Amino acid sequence: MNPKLWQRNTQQRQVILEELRKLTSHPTAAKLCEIVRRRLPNISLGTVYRNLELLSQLGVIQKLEGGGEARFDGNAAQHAHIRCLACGCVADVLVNRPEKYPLPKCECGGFEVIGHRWEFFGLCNRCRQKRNIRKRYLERSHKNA
Amino acid sequence: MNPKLWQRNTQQRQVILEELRKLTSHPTAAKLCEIVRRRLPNISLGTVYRNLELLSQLGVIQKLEGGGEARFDGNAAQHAHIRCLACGCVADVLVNRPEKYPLPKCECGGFEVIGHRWEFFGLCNRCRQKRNIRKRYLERSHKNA
DNA sequence: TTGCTTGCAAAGGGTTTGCATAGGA
DNA sequence: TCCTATGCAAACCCTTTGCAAGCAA
Repeated sequence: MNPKLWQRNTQQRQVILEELRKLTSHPTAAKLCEIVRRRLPNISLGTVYRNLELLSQLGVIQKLEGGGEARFDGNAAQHAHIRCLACGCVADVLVNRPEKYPLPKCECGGFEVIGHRWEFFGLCNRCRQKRNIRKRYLERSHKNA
Repeated sequence: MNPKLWQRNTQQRQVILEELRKLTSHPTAAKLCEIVRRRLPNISLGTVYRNLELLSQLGVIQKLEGGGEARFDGNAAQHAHIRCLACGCVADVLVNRPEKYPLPKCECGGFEVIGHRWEFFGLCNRCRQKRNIRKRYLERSHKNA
């Protein structure tokens, strides 16, 4: 990244980026603020929002919107994500043979296409287990009834 | 769609769905409420939100999140969308040779994949023209300065 | 010294929710 | 009649913003 793209290289901005890049959990702004506060106890949520917005505008990080709260990814490289419909958590998706999936030729009714995003949605491991436990419980109560 | 999936087939619900299906503009909840009020002047925004949420849960319509306000599409069939980064408007995308782009095999770290969404972003015709007008204006002022 | 950035807190704005009433089955 | 859905308005919650003070360059 080019440090000249912003005016001041503040400690807050550095720590926010460093901590985000350590994570693979695609945290929300609030969660990242909590983590950054271990190093900078006085940082405010507003500052975290301002910097995450700036960094994502610069293309240094990715902002993942949709499905509730925004989440952030310290890896700016183009890659797909999957979001859990139950708890909202986000994980990276490794597409097999991605060379088979170039940006398709498309008709976009006068739009100038700048980018694209491929998002999956489903149920994460933990939520699927919860659902199965619930199902088994309901089946059992039904039999006993 | 199966009317039994809900409990009451109210006039509000019918009109919301009818009006949404007439549109290709992917309206926001507020915009659709405005349109529905031509036929049901007393309908409340809360009712519109409740029904749009219900219908999208049932898979009768699509809810398009990300990039600000949610927008809704009366066409529930799987298809790609493009959103204008400047004004937020949404249009359908016609992917050429979609058979070349089946759901890819992927590793999703324990997720159960339920669906996917392919979203493009860019600038719509109108915003692009505005931008060009602005650019020409700035160039001209620069020359004159 | 300059003026961008921060912390704080309040405002904003889309969406959800509680409650009494209306109305579909 | 029964119980879901509505209208209204307040509450919610994530995010943005105004302002005085702080601090990088």
